[in-house]
Amino acid sequence: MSSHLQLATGNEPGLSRYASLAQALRARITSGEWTPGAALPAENQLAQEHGVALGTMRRALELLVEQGFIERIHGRGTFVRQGLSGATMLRFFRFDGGTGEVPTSRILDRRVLNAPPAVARGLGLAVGEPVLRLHRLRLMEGLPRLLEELWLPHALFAPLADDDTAAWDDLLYPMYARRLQIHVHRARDEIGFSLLNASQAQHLNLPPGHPCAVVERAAFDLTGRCVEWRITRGDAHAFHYTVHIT
Amino acid sequence: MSSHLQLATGNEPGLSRYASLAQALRARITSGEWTPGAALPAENQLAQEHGVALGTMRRALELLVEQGFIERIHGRGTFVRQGLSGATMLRFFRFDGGTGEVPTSRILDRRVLNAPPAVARGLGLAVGEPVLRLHRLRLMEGLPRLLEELWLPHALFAPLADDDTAAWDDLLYPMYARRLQIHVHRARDEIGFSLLNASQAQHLNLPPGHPCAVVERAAFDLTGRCVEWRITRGDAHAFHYTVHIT
DNA sequence: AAGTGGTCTAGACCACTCT
DNA sequence: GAGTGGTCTAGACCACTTG
Repeated sequence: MSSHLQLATGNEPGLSRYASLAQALRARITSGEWTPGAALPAENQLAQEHGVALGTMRRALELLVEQGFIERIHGRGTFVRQGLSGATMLRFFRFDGGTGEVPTSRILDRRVLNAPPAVARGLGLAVGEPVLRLHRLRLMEGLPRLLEELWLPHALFAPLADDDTAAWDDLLYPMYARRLQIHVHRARDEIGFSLLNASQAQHLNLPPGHPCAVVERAAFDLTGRCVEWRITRGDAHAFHYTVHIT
Repeated sequence: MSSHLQLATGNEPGLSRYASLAQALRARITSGEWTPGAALPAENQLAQEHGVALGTMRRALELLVEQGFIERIHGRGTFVRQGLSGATMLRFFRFDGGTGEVPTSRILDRRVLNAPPAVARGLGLAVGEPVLRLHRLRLMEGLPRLLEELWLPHALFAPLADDDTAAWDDLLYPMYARRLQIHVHRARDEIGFSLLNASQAQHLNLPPGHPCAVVERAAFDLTGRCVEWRITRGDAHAFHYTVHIT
């Protein structure tokens, strides 16, 4: 009776027990068994279900917390994470006056197009698949500050192709979640620099050729699928960002 | 015999046992008892010394790993972390040609000055204290790419005020560690955009008024003391940086 | 072979939240 | 008070590194 389990490798090859447990739980989340906002079973029940000690299950859940899949609240429970918190573009820009408040949003253009190669690559679609393209201006205290170009897979965002854009929220991600059950879980922002062309400059009330910061964002849902591809431009002189290295 | 210890609060008020253990160990590191590169005692010995269970001590050590103070290597031991790994300025710039290699460094100017207010604030010194100011050009494949202005507390860096700068290393942090036992443990980089003045432009072979990315760095040692304040400028069109949000 | 950190267990008790 | 996650313990065994 010396052994029947308890190897560093559990059921998976080359993975610790808690790592493969985390993998299994992650699959139950991405498969939709537990949806964003929903509670997972209590840790001791999960441990019992999987036939592991409580400590091992806690290790697995810790991993999922690190990876941003779940959130644990002392006394309340364990929940699938809802959405991104700190994804605002304003953490890249500092405009005098408007501090803190949400910029108002104006949709300048909306159309359904066939995905050009660069966009298709970004969104993980085939070239030519239908996509929804938005041009959007964001204003603070009435002044135009950020100009955005967004590309969305039409298959997922069809309801946004026909309605009244004036009624849209100023923040898109909460609207995606509310109206389409699309939860942005992770994003990658690539920061670069460029000069405004004539049209961009006009929208931002700046002279053509004015330097601008460019943020290219790819946003992903829980399953790792890219759900939005966005380019944001704003006055380079308003750009600032702080990185901590350890 | 129901109790004599084992409260969530150990010896410190409002802190868990492992958190106050971590605090105590951190103090032994920052006080210099264990210096960068040195090995800590084995975890079971530490646990015994502090009269806690092994698991509790492991929790404390995990915290110190997260905070960047120590590094644990399976089978070898636990060590005070040496220096920063990913602090290179090149993670902010992409120049064609030179990929990966370390830029060569040329000291353009070196002098001892009295700290102006802005620098004194950055370095945590009193206004007027002596500081070493460097102007430094960094080249890749013979082309000037980055222009830097560095401010160092003279009290710590005196040996660098008189020697032959041509013999300096291309990378400063390893040189600080080797020659002065100053280990950069943490840094804060603030990114912005600006325009080159005439002198800066000349050094970088760019026209005056050309847009540039500006990185202001404050670098700290283990004790949290600011040991270097630096401004780096490079062609804005070569700037790029990627941020992941979760 | 000895010493190190990493994994896993089984169980007790504490702290927080909700009803 | 019942249910949740958080802390702590004591001990076994595994995996990696070095002599």
